[in-house]
Amino acid sequence: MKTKIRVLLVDDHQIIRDGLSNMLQEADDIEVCGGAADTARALEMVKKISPDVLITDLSMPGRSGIELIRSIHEKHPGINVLVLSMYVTEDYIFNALKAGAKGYLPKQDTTKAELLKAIRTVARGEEFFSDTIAQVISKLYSHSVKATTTPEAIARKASLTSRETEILRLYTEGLSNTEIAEQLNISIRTVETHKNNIMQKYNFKSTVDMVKFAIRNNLGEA
Amino acid sequence: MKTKIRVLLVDDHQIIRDGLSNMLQEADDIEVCGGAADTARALEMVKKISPDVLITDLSMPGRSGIELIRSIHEKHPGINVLVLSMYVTEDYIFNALKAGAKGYLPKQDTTKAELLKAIRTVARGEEFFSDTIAQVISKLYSHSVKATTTPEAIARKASLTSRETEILRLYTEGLSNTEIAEQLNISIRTVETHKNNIMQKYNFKSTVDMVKFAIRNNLGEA
DNA sequence: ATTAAAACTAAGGGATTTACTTAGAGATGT
DNA sequence: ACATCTCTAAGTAAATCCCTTAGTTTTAAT
Repeated sequence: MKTKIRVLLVDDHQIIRDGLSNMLQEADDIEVCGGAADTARALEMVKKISPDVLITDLSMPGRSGIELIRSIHEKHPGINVLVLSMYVTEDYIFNALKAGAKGYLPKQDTTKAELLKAIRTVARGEEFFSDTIAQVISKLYSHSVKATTTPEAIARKASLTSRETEILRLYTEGLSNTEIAEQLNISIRTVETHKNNIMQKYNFKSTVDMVKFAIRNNLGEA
Repeated sequence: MKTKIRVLLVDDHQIIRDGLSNMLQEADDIEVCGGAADTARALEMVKKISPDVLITDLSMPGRSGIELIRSIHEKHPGINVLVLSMYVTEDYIFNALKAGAKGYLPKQDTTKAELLKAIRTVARGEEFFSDTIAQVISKLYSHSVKATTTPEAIARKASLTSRETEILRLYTEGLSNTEIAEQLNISIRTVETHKNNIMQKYNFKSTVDMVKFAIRNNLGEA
């Protein structure tokens, strides 16, 4: 193997980037060509050094990892994205895949060997998922098959409008209905309606559930 | 230096343990003598191998890292605990110190060099804090100086009672006042009182703030 | 052992907010 | 042009908040 696989590491924790970097140095077919702590920096570096594989976390300051993946996928389709996240929930995995990620590994139980394998696999443009993730994905699929409505309908139903997203974000800030209404210059009742619609779309049974969901999906800070 | 500093790594992410382990191998005065993914395992290993330094994350499944630190500090006072956390908020730092941590490093901007320095420092029984953390700590102190009450009073004021913690956890589950009251077999008014006390202790301006705090402090799942 | 201080319990009562339903106006699309 | 989606909003009943007061029990201290 002549040319090494050039990897860019994106994670907001320096110590994790350093750790991974160290780890990957031992593989002689892989070369870490850079690291970034946030989405903006990552995009800059991608333009400059154009890596083969981008390994990224999902939860980061500023725009989320999902946005990063989407940008990369649109502007640099040749770069294969491998997600290394602490979250193994449906939302995260589903959104990462939808955004164009080629692989997904949990931080929890990914070994060095598995990481190397994953890098090599996605570098070839193939997909790689750990067992845990594969299980979640298959569950996602079986869900949409079982449902009476079409997958599109589910997607539509479960995706929020821009106004709803905006309001949801304000909820995660800890604002009350009244405060949100003031900020958006609309009636409290309208805010309430939007909230109800959000709750129904996702079958939340409480505001707290809604906020937790928003935090998991990077619509708000924990 | 004859005997190496024996380090036990506690973090629920295998890939991070591996990364740190790799990194520390390069220091010839430090030896990683084990790793654990949760509090229970960590305590087992501490008994068995009795390390010099325990490096731990704070957010972990099951009992929190804070509890781990407290146990170590009580049962094995000779073992110096170094916290490596993604959180740099007052609550976290304060509670870690109160539990007996000797050092605190943020995952965000800790370099390899700094980590090594921190390990060597706490191994001598001294304290080590990164600049960021030191700032937060000094702010904590200045706060308590300004306040009319004593530092102890503040500490007392800011720490929740077991009942309050229990109720806070139920809030993060998305339960309503009524549901919490039913589950604990107490009056709704009592639940309300506890909640008010929690909100006052931390000056939360909304339930959402309270729940976010609880999630940050691992009292509930995000 | 006596006292003081927290912790847990609970209620009153008015102000405010939220839950749930129903509904109209404007934009979008097919 | 017809259905659908989105954003808007109100009525009413139920829930929660806010602030205060207060009894009982547990815990810590002198």
